[in-house]
Amino acid sequence: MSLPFKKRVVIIEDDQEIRESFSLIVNSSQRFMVVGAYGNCEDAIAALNRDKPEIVLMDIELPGMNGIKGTQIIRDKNSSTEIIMVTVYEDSDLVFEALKAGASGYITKSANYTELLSALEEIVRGGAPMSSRIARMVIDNYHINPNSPLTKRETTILQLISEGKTYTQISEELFISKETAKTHIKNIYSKLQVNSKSEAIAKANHDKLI
Amino acid sequence: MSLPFKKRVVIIEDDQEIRESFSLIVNSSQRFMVVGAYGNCEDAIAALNRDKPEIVLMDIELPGMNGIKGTQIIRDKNSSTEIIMVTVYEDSDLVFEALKAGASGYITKSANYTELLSALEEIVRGGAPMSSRIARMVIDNYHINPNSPLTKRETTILQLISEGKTYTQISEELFISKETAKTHIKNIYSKLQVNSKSEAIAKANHDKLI
DNA sequence: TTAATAATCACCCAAACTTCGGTATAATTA
DNA sequence: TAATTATACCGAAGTTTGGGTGATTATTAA
Repeated sequence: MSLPFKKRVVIIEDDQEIRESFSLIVNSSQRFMVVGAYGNCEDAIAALNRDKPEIVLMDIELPGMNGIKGTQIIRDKNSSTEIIMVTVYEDSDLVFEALKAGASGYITKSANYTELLSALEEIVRGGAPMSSRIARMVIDNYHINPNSPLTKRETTILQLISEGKTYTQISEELFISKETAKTHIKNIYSKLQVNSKSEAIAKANHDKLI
Repeated sequence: MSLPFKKRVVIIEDDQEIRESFSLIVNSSQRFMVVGAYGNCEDAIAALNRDKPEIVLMDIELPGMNGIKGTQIIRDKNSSTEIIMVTVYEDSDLVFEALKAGASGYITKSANYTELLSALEEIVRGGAPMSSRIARMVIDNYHINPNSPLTKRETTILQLISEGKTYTQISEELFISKETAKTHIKNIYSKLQVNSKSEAIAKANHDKLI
């Protein structure tokens, strides 16, 4: 445990009490130091070149720019900065938005001393700290819907459509005529209630059919 | 901690030594019991109605049917069965295949007494046990590529394409002419080296451009 | 500050592909 | 046996794509 430098941490959190409590906890550690604590993203982003944080603890709900947009901007400026979202809610859509924006961890505001520091340690170790519920939410998001209305053949064809294949390519790959492929696709569209390939792909991804 | 019944666990693992070692560990717990241990998926699936497992510990590399296909089939028969993959490799593609097939956890064969039991506990608690590396792999898989060759406008349009919108809908949504939308899309195709919407969506998803 | 580059917008035509609305038969499964 | 699934064909209407051309506004580099 002989780190020459402490990891630089920035906290972005509008609730002053939580901000100070988190600062105290982080600074109490041998391996981390708070180089900046802000009540909004705008100020934090303006100070980024000076602070040079390796890790950012980012609230999602913030006055002005929200934490998701802030995450995007910070990652855009320096993609090696690791961002941990700090939130009260474990709301599904927000989680995925934050992850897409570039967050690598997800903890709740109720995190205690140990939880906060072990999340930081986990990030340094190259992991992705998150609560049981978030982990499960993320994993479940990969699962394919077992209640698909499509037949096996239709699912195969939808898969090929999602890979960007044309009618001709699909028919060649499955050794069926182009007209048959067309029929299957018509049936897929009718079951999914869509009328184009890209709509079918959107629906398939949303409903986890492939 | 007064559970009236122990959770029913099935182990599918072709290495007899590991299978027996895992069985001993699971059976040593107050909360779990091994109701079946098999060297391949075929036998395990045939015994499913009798074993009625709540949790399956599944090896990926197996003689005959592999663990991913086995996961699909078991989940298909009873989607409330939780499956934990057990593997030597933390290979990227296999992880995602297993998750899509319906796995909810991912541990390595080197797992010791504590790791194995805490993975089982984590599953019961509704979580998703996985190693740091896997967690990070899964999270990174959500991140949008910051090195996109597309402009902001092109990315917006690609996003709309991926939602299944037509040229007309895109032009209306962005208050531009249909011809302009077309020009942007042509430029997107040329940058991504594709020639259709669905191919563009496939590439966008693969390269994490949206 | 100018020059160059990138981004955004707009239009035309022809070819290619997709979608819609039908019809119909074998094979498989419940 | 009835229902479902997978196969196959036709033609008309609609949408997308490819190959051009050109203008206006940022943005960046010299």
